[in-house]
Amino acid sequence: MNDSPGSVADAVRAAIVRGDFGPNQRLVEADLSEQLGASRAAVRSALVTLAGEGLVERIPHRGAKVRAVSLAEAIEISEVRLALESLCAAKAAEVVTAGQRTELAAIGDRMRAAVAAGDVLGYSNLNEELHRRVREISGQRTARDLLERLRAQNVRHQFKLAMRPGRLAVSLPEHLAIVEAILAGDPVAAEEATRAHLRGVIDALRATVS
Amino acid sequence: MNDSPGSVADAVRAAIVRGDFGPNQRLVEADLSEQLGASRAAVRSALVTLAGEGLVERIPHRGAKVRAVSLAEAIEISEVRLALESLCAAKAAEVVTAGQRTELAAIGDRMRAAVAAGDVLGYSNLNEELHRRVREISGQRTARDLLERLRAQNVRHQFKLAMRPGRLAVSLPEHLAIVEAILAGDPVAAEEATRAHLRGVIDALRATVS
DNA sequence: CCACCCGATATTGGCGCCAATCTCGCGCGG
DNA sequence: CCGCGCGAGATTGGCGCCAATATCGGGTGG
Repeated sequence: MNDSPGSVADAVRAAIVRGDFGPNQRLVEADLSEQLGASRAAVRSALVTLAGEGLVERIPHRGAKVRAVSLAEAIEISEVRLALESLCAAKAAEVVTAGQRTELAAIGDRMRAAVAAGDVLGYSNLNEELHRRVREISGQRTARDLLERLRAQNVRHQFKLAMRPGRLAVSLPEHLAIVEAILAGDPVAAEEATRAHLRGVIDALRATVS
Repeated sequence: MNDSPGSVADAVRAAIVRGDFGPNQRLVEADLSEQLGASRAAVRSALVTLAGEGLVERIPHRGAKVRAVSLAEAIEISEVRLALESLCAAKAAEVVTAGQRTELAAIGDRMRAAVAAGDVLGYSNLNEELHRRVREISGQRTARDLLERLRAQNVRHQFKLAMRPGRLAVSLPEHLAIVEAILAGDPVAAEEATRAHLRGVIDALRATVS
């Protein structure tokens, strides 16, 4: 009722990212219309938007379903993330302010604490928070928007990866290296640390094949 | 009449890229509906799609207009292109087939001929064709789709850049270096040649400020 | 017994109307 | 003469209905 236009897209996107709607699940316009209390036209518009974001697939006269991203596609997405996040990290290292430095350092500390406590879920959230803050600090709006879309497509694989035993111990030092390089205001180190981190992610995804 | 669903988006996109619709031009749903012979709902859906692609801006209750991308945004887009096209070039060098090699070599030859003849327009088309083929050969669908969207946003700046006197002489050897590296099957050389080329593009865009 | 065809059902796509909202211009008052 | 408020026009947003199409099931014939 109090929905502003476009909020249906947000609601459905959140539901997909949250996992309420699983891969390949059909999204019937009438059902969503009732669940969200929105008109069918609004739902349709939202589905068009989400199709453009790569979160749902729409087949003419056959309806929409949430897109199931394959492992190969997850690797592709991670390759693009490597290229774009390293760019953002380098830019962030150049323009980071004092306040942002303390913020990043705090995230690093909380990551250490989460790993020490074995808090996988908390670490996963911090992981997302760190990457998001780096994107925002970089000021590269184009890259930021694209990366946010790719992240939404990849959350499921990302989450499965975080659940793998021993993953935290590998991931933590990589993230700390990124934080340290940005704190030092060293663009090339930040870029290389980010590249190394995402190479690790890609290798871990590849290892899933075997 | 014989429009398949989604073709309205293609028609409007083509019109924007072609320049029939200029930056900041208002896109009134009723007018487009009549021009294209499509229903207003179809036009609306197309505008939502194009808004997702960053080609038009939609403000609630205030209509849609074609997005005017600023010079700063054009530089951002080119930075992202640098990151993604270098990735595609490296991958293309790894998987290029014999048939694709001859095709790329032919494009290189035609570029040389166009520069020799002073054919700026023909060179601009070959430029687009070369970049597109490299993206396609790479097999990186995610990067390819993103790059195609970015290209559509940037055609105006790209075209203005191509018109600058002396630009061809600078651009040609950079493109030939990319072709040569891919023909040689050398991923790191292809990546570096592409980076160098797009650094040149970015520098040329920056020079527009002065 | 199996394969094919055909009809019932569910779902999307399209169209017209009406309400909500914004923009622009006119008139009023200071 | 200028600023402000208000109303008319234009445009988008939403809703209900109907047609077009795909899917699934049963029935029939070989």
